[in-house]
Amino acid sequence: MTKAEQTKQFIIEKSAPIVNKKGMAATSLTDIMDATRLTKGGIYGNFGSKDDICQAVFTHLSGQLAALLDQRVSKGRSAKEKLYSVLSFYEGREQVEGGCPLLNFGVEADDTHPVVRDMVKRAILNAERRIASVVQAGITSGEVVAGLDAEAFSVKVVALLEGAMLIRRVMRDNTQMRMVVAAIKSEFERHLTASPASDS
Amino acid sequence: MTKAEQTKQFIIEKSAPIVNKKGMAATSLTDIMDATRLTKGGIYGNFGSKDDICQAVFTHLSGQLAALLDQRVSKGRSAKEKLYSVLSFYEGREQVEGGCPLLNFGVEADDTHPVVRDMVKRAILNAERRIASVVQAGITSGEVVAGLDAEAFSVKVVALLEGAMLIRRVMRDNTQMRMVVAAIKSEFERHLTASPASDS
DNA sequence: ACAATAAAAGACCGTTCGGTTTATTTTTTT
DNA sequence: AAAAAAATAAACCGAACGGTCTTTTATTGT
Repeated sequence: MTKAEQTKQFIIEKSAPIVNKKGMAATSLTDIMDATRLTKGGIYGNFGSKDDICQAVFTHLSGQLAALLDQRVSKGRSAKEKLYSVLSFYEGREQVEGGCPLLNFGVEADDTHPVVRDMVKRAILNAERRIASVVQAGITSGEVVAGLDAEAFSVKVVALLEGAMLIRRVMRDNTQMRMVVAAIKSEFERHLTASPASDS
Repeated sequence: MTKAEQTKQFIIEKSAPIVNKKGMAATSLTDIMDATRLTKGGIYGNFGSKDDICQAVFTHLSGQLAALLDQRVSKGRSAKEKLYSVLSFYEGREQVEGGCPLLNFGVEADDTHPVVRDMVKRAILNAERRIASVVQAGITSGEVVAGLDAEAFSVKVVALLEGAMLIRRVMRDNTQMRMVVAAIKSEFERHLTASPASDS
C-alpha cells in the first residue's frame, strides 16, 4: 500500500465516527483536520472535496458493517444459529461508533444527496438479502417450514432493527431493542420444523 | 392572536418542511429568509436564535403528527378500526413533508442536541402509548385476547413503522411499507377474539 | 547518495454563516 | 389622530466555511 493510499485510509477511518455522528453537512473540514492532525493541503491532496470524503466514509462504514454481519452469518451452523448470531450483534451495545450508518446517512441523504441515497439503498437491499438467504437456506434444508416467506420476513427484520436502533439512540436505553429482538426470535421459532436434531 | 404570534407561527410553518428535509444544522438563515420572504430583523425579532426556530419547528411537526394520529384513533369504533386507521395513515403516501419528524430529528439530534433528543424521546413514547392504549382498550372490551402484550406490541409497531419510513424514503418506493403494514395487521388479527360482531 | 517525484504544510481566496444594531415602518393603544 | 409599542428592513460584524495554490518536506527508485 502506497503512502497516499495509507493516508487516504487514515483520513477515512479518523473521519468516519465524526461524519456518522454529526452528519455529512454538519461535519466541517476543521473537524476532519482536527481528527487527522492534517492540514487542508494534506487532505485535499488525497480527496477532491469534502463530499468525496463523506462518500468514502459511508463506503467504509457500510463495508465494515457488512463484513461483521457476514462473519456472524458464517459462524452459525444452522439457519437459527446464523439468524440469532446476527440478532445478538444488534442486541449488543452498539457496533459502529455513532450508530447505524444506514440510518444516519439514509435520513440525511434522502432529500439532499441522491448519490449517497443510492448507496444507502443498495446497502439496505444487501442487508435484507443477507437475512432472506439465511431463511431460504433454512427452508431448503428443511430446518424452516416453507410457510415462512423469506422476503417478507427479511423486510420486517430490517425495518424492526432500524427502528429499534433509532429508538435506542434517542432513548439511550436498549430495553426496546431487546424486546424487538425477542419478538423476531419468537416469530422465527414459530416457523421451525419440529425436527429432532435441534439444539438449545 | 397578536401580530407577533401570527408572524411567529408563519415563520414556523414556512420553515418546517425545510428543516424537516435538510436538517437543523444544514438549514441556514438564508433558507428561512427565502421561505418566509422576511429579512433577518423580522426573524430575529420573533426568535432568539436559529436553534429556537428549529425547536419550535419540531414541536409544531410532532404536534401536528400527534393530532392527525389522535384523529385517526378517535375515528375508529373498535380497536381494530382504530389501529387500521392509524396504519392506513402510514401506508398512504407521506403525511408530513420531508418524512417522519421523529426519524429526521431523532437521527440528527441523538449525538448533537440533547434538548431536541429529549423532545423526540417524549414524542416516541407518546406514539407507543397511543398504540398501546388502543390495544389495551381492545383487551378490556373483550375484542382482543389478553394474550397480546399491549406494550410489546406497540414497541414493535412503532419500530416497524419508523424502519419502514426510512426504507420508503431511501427507496422512494412504498412496497416495503405495505408489506410491513400487512404484517402488523396479520399479527393483530391473530389476537382477535372470535366474537360474532366483527365487521369487514 | 542523490535526483525525481510524491505528499503535506500553510497562507490565502471569496463566500456564507449566525447574529447584532440602528433606522424605519407598521400596529396597537389611548 | 397622537403617542407608544411592536415589527420589519437593511447595513454590518467577526468567524467559519469549502476550496486553491505555492512552498516546503518526505518518500521513493536508482
